[in-house]
Amino acid sequence: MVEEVNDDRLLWEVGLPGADDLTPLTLQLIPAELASAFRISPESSKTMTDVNRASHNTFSSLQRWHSQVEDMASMNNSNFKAFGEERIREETLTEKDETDGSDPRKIRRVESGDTEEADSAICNEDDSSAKTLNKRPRLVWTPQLHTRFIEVVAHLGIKNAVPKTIMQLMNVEGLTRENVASHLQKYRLYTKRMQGQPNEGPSLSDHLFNSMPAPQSLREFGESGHLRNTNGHMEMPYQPQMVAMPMMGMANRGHVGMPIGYGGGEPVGFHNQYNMVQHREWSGNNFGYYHPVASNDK
DNA sequence: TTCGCAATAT
DNA sequence: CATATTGCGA
Repeated sequence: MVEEVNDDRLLWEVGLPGADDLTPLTLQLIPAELASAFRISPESSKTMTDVNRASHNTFSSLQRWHSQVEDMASMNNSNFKAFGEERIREETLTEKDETDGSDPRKIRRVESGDTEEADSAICNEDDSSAKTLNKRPRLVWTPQLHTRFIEVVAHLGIKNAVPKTIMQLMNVEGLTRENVASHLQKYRLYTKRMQGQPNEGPSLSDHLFNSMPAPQSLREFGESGHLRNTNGHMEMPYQPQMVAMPMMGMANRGHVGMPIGYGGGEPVGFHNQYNMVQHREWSGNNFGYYHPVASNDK
């Protein structure tokens, strides 16, 4: 069956597995006998071209979204950023320097003709009431994203960890200040609550936070805003640039997280429902790790 | 202008 | 539930 997904169910995912890590769509997932046994329509198997076509549709949808965002952004400033080279795919190796400060703002946009679109479920319009407003899909704070967030927050002291800065340092394409502000707010509530009752039972509610390494360095950190490690080097060892990519909303409720058992000082628990579609061979990407960075915080 | 926060909204 | 938005006083 196909799971229904309502429009704003679009999620964002980061570090999607590479093509090699995915089960080829050209593969027949259900054995013929089994299929017929359950009266499942024979569904012609996809050919490489089918897949490619679908892929293109999906992709162009994404680009459409991006360009909407981008040209809206350019309206706001003088310098254009050549964005012809979308690195939505694996070319995520872009080594970028965040000090450029020329971040085009991500703004919503009024759109005229919502092109038919393909099966991509991306703008499952039915913009009944949504008017012509294109809403940015809700950001999903995957463990990867959250980790980045934590890293950055840990490096800036509490003093400098403000939405704007955090957002810049995280250097995640598409991430807005609001996204960060919202998350930060929640994060603060969480940490506050944790200090109050450091011992409380594991509130299953705090999935994300509960499952991350403690940002144990949330302490003070004066310094004139410059980050230095022990060598006195300026550094920003974070992943060069992740791309927050809108993920088709294949609702993935269903699975629960692992035990969270906790009570001590260090959070343990782990992966929660954030890891979409049950493919375990998901580890293929490097975004999954917690990259302990020398903290210049002290 | 941005932050921080609570109250809402979706 | 997790996020987004909004309103307001710093």
